[in-house]
Amino acid sequence: MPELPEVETVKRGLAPSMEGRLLTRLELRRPDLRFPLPADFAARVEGRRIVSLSRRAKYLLIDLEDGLSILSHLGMSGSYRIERQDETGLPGQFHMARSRDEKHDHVIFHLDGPDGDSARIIYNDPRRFGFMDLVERRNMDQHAAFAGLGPEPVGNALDADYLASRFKGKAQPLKSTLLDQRVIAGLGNIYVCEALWRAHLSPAKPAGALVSAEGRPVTALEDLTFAIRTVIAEAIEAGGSSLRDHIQADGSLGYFQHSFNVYDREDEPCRTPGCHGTVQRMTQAGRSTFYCSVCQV
DNA sequence: ACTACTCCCTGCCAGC
DNA sequence: TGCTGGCAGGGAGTAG
Repeated sequence: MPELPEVETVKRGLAPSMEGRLLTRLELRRPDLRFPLPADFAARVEGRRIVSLSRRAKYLLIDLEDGLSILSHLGMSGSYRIERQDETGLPGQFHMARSRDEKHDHVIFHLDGPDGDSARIIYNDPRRFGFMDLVERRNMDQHAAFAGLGPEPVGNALDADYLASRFKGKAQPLKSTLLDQRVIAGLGNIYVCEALWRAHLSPAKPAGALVSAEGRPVTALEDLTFAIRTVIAEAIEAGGSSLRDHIQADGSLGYFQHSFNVYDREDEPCRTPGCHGTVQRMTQAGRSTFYCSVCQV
């Protein structure tokens, strides 16, 4: 589920329940996720205060006092949910209904607030493609997860000139090039499909075809850059506006239904105004690509 | 250096 | 009703 906008929404949803609180206990219900959890994980973080939540690419960062951060990647199926202390104030009572796949609750953050109110933040991940690590913030860029990572799609670093420099000479299809986190950080299968649809570009087109002989971006690359930035910005906006309802629903964060224009719409009509095409599906690099063969060229 | 493919894990759904 | 195969929003590792 989680691409950059979903992780950003999770961060915003968790922040009010985590920032400023004391991490009293880290409950590890198994020794590993996708990879082994860091050595002495609980001992290194327990008793520290959470100063802020941040995000880089698809990584959620729980920044602790004293310069240490917990790095959390949600993989394909990771999600967080919040369990607050019961409003009645009974100690140890939580009003959340138990999730039916509680067996996949792998990591539980026990938090104390300034007024003694407590909360639990629960990481659930059925497929265990997610992982966590500990990193000193001053060494953040050297961490394997961040070394070589491309720019954020909504930051100032992403523009058509940058993409031209990365696309130049590439025979690789646009689809797999945009999925490469070293080119742009945070795009996943859904938003790559959506961005290419918006820019009316074929996912199979070689990335290098969007660069002139002089290394300059052609118009289509300007369009693609704009499409990437807007599709991500709008998804973050949509996630934010759905956040309140979503937490109210069941305390979970990270699963909210957006409406997509091409993703998972095989055989349905293309939504490009005036286009009478039908959404197609093909496999590229082992992943499904959804596109309109009429207006994406 | 590029590019393509496989695999990690569990759940779900369509089709038989 | 069960079973089976295919597929899932990520990314690391490996092999050409």
